[in-house]
Amino acid sequence: MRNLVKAFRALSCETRIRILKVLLERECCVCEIMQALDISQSRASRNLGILEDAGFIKSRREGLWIVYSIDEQTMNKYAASLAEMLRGSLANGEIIYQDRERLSHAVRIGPRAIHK
Amino acid sequence: MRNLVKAFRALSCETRIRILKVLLERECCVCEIMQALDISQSRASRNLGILEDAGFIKSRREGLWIVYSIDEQTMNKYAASLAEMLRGSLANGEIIYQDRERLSHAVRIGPRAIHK
DNA sequence: ATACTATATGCGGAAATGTGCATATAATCA
DNA sequence: TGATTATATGCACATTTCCGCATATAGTAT
Repeated sequence: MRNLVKAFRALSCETRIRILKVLLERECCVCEIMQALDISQSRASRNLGILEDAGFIKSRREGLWIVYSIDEQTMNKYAASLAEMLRGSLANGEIIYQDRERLSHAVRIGPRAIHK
Repeated sequence: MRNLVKAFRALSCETRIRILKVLLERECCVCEIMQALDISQSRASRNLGILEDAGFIKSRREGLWIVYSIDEQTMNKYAASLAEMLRGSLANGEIIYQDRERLSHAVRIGPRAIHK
């Protein structure tokens, strides 16, 4: 029950749904999430933390960046189900589309390659 | 997106998950929900209202009672998916078990039959 | 070493949430 | 009619949430 409530709570906020939709497309560092959603750094970081705590995503350090990605082996089976459900949802959502657009732009010109 | 967030928000609270699990067993009036979960009347009523607003359940008057039940033809397709997911979840949850126990007791001795 | 970059986090404030208590509403009963 | 029962709702309050701002931390570059 704990896990279930936590999973639902994590998705009860539009920002986090948008983040998860982006990460379902592609793993990202924080600054890519910021650019994709056009939000502040602390906002991105905190919401990523909440999604991670709920078991939706995991993070690894890669040089200067922290890369977030879907946690396929999550301990929270509810998170797994819900992420899978989200995969097929909001296919024609305007915001989601814009996020994807901004993401590909960020990736194209991104600072990502500089330090690799 | 609106509907999606609303559906998740509705389930981001243990009380409402418990209510939904009870209603997945059996349609109930408010006083049966109160007894099943052992909560106050206003608490039951308000949380039922939130679930109804999110598209999970519907209500009809039946004499003196308002009977709540799963809304099978809900406009919110996300609510439908999530309710279906919940149907198979928490099968061995302690609280859910107790709620079910209290519910059957309430139904057995319930005032439900008086006015029918 | 210093400077720089990416990320996390403490703090404060505005808003939203969940609840109990009391009261309003509505249907039924006598 | 008035009394009773079931439910909804206004109000107040404590708690939580979400965010921005500023700062701390950690890795990298020079």
